[in-house]
Amino acid sequence: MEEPHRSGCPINLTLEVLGDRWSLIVVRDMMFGNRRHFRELLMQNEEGIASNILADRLKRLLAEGVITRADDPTHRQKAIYSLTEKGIELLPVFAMIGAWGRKWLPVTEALSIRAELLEKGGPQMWAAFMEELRADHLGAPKPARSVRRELFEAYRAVVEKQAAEVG
Amino acid sequence: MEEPHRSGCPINLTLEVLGDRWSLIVVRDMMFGNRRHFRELLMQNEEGIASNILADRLKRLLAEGVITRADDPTHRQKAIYSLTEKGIELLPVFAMIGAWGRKWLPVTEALSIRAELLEKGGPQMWAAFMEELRADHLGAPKPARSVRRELFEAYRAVVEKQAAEVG
DNA sequence: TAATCCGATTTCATTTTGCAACCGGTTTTT
DNA sequence: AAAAACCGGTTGCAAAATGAAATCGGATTA
Repeated sequence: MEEPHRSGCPINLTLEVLGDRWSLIVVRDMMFGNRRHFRELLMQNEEGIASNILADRLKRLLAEGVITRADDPTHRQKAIYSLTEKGIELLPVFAMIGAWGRKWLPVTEALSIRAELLEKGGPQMWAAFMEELRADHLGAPKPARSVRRELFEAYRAVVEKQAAEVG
Repeated sequence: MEEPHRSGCPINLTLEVLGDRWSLIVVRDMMFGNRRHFRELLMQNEEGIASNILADRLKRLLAEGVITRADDPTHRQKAIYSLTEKGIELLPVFAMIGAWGRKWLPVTEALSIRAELLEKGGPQMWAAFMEELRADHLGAPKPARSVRRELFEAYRAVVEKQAAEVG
């Protein structure tokens, strides 16, 4: 028997699940970067997450029902991580955090263009993105619009513009 | 010389500032509970924050510009903590986190009624609350509507209803 | 057959957390 | 005037979390 929770406040309970420096980073990479395998999450992570931390966070997110884990049929050793509906519905939280960070913290242009689009797109764009995530992660029908592609293309455009400026 | 940031991503930078189990709890208590003094934040905190943790978080939030600290003219030893505009604009983040936590985590009715009202009130209610916070913390003119009172009265009603049920 | 890739685990040093006791000074109560 | 309560913290210490680097046994690819 251990104490279950510090309090029944929704803010507190959310912090108990996601209140650390890495959990939301992992979910972000799955959601916006479409990383589905351990190695992808490890090697392509912008902040340099360590493998033991990643393993621990995946385990926790799994236990909390934010993600699921399945065997990859194409590779006996590969695991595919997917967002649950609970995880997908973190999108509005990301949108708000992204908007706040973009306004108040020293973000870089390339890494904040997605947050800018998501803020300007509003709840309608969030809903479209969540539909897409349900298709990718939960097997729902694929919507025509791909918000993920829109976000990625905008990111790529910034990166290319900056490469041209330097080179 | 130390590495300044893990990356320029707005999500990451926000987590570097607020990504732990206590920082947002402190801001929440200032914002929704109107706690302005160290002892209030310490003694009335629902989750039982320790005094050294509270002191550390206040110091960090101060350094990050989320709150300010001033002497209390009525008591030579008292300090008054206030939210900055940067802190006040965390309200939409709280609204979204609260909505997510309320939907997916084992919240209690009393401690989640505020989140429910804030979710149903939408951006218009958030704006009204932020105006009130600017009055209380930044000396802006006092608006007629008091969202804080609305939230507190709803909370009190739930507590009283439950006391009646038990007694 | 050799190299690479797979999701982790292990080891160990450092940092953070949490609890409890305590501090010097101020204000209030008796 | 003396005692009690209150003020914003600090200190000491044990336990837990974090982070970097090396490593693991098995699976797949070249």
